[in-house]
Amino acid sequence: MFEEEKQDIEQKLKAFCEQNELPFVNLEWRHIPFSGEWGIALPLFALAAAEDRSEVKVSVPQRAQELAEMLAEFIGLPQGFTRVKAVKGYLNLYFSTSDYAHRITNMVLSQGSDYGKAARLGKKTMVEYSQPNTHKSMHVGHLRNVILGGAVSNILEFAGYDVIRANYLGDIGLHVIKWLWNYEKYHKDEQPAEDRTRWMGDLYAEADQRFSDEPGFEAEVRQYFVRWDRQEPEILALWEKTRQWSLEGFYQVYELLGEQFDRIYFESEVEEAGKVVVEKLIESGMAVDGRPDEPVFINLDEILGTKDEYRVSVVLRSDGTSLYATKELPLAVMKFDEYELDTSIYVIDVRQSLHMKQIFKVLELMGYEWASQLVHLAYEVVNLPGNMTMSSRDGTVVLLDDLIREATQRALDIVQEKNPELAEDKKVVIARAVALGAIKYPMLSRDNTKIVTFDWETALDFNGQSAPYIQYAHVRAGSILKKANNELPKDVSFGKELHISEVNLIEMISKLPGEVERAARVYKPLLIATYAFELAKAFNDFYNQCPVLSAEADVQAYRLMLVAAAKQSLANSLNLLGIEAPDVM
RNA sequence: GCUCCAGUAGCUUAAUUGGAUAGAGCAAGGCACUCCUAACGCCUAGGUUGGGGGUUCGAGUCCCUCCUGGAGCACCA
Repeated sequence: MFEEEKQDIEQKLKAFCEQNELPFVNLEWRHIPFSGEWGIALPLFALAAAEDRSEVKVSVPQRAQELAEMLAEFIGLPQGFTRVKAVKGYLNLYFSTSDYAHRITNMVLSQGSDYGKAARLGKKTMVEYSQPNTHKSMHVGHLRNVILGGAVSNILEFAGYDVIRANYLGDIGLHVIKWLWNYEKYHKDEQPAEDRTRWMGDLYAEADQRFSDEPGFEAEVRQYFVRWDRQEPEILALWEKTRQWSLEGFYQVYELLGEQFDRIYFESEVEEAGKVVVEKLIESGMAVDGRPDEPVFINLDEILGTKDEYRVSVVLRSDGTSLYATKELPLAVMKFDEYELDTSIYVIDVRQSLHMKQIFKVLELMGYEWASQLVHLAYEVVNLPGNMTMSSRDGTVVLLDDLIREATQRALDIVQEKNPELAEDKKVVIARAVALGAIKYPMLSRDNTKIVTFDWETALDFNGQSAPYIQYAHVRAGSILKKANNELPKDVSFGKELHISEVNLIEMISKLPGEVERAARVYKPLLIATYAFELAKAFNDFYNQCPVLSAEADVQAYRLMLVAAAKQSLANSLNLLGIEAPDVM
């Protein structure tokens, strides 16, 4: 905005510098910290500092202020601004409040659910997230990944990227073999309980326990793995059947969370390709084949001449079975071949940073040009109070099902109390939307690099900085519009003297597109989560300060516009976070 | 030992990526319901941004160093 005006002023600045024999430096525009009116600011510290270096010693802040004052005098009042002022070394140019308000609300209302959305960039990016292991449970620790990946995908899409949402299921590997062998040995022909994910998870915990505690069990599992590798039909059949049990459970969870994937990769799908890649790596001399006693590995530090930076990557076990890295290499290639991607993002927790770094480096060394476009979006783990890690063995995991059920029940109690006349099924739908929002928000409202400590109290708190707070603002806005029969006046003008909370609300509404762009650039849903809360806060303040329905006709007219624009912005922000915006609650 | 991350109010945290007076929520104390949904709002209190140096007109943000906590470092993913 105001690009022409800025250029015009820059021209004048140049003339001003020449006229006063000042050195020329590049100055950057920024926004005036908002305090009731809008404007753009030009800091003059750089110019003052340049002068300080070249000539007489001056106090930079003082000189910057002098320059700002001189410049204010020099440029006069440019078109489109209401006043120009020198403040603390900045040249501030303020623009008309009512014009701006009018411009913003019209823009929001004409763009609707697309408000905040950027033009298409023509760039394809794949976001791989969730990556659950079959035959295990899904707990709150896994939730952060799904929610983060989903939100980042939404945000990138809104920022103009063509996004492909990918999932990569760990349907094979030692953990699966452990499960299968334990089933074969102790639970043969048992049918799963109704809650499949939980049942599978319980059996996994049992298998894992035996693996480390029961003498001989590990050896049996390893042997079973080799048999799996030989593709023995009974093992394959058992694997397919039990894998399906897991998948059914997962798809239920995704549906509940509102996640959908465009492409699901399976580890089993890339396992053979991985072994081919490993053979090539050995042939090319990059990988060292230490079999039968040692695994196949790549000594990256030795190849690159680095020290303790890339370490050693093991790409195939000594018994010839595949590892994580074995499968990751062909998968990356497959993704680029299949979709002609520009970038490929991996949402994986921070503990795998070294692994990701190694894989990216190996792909680079293999000569893939796109290797520089691989991004590991690392996030910290979810812990329990007292810095406890969730562990199925210790029985400390918080299962998704339990959490959602409990949160929904609490939300339902409140809906019951506030809206007893609603239909029962509608109450449940609302309660679920509120509960899921409450669960998702704390995982999105802190930085990716921060550990999230899960505790029931926070997860079930529907007050303060939380999704229900934001949803509630949306409901209130909708309620006003409903009482006005959902009719909006046509093109009204805003009053010259707006209330401070109206001005603040307009300011927050106007920030959405910029926040989307920022959030997409740094892969941080946190920015949208914070924004949504501040927008809701601004709306609640407006709601308390400025009556709409009882206001005089002309005031009511523009306030209705403002309410509608706020509601739209709230809905759009919540959608970006993967949180529903209910109409009643 | 090496590498990465975090350290901001009692607790959970934000800070437009180096800009103007470090903002919120929870918890605490006080106020406020004949008024569009009180899952709301207002006020009070709470800060040497882990310590110390440095760069800069300007540092929570960048550099160095130390302290504390966490994670990772050859066949689990």
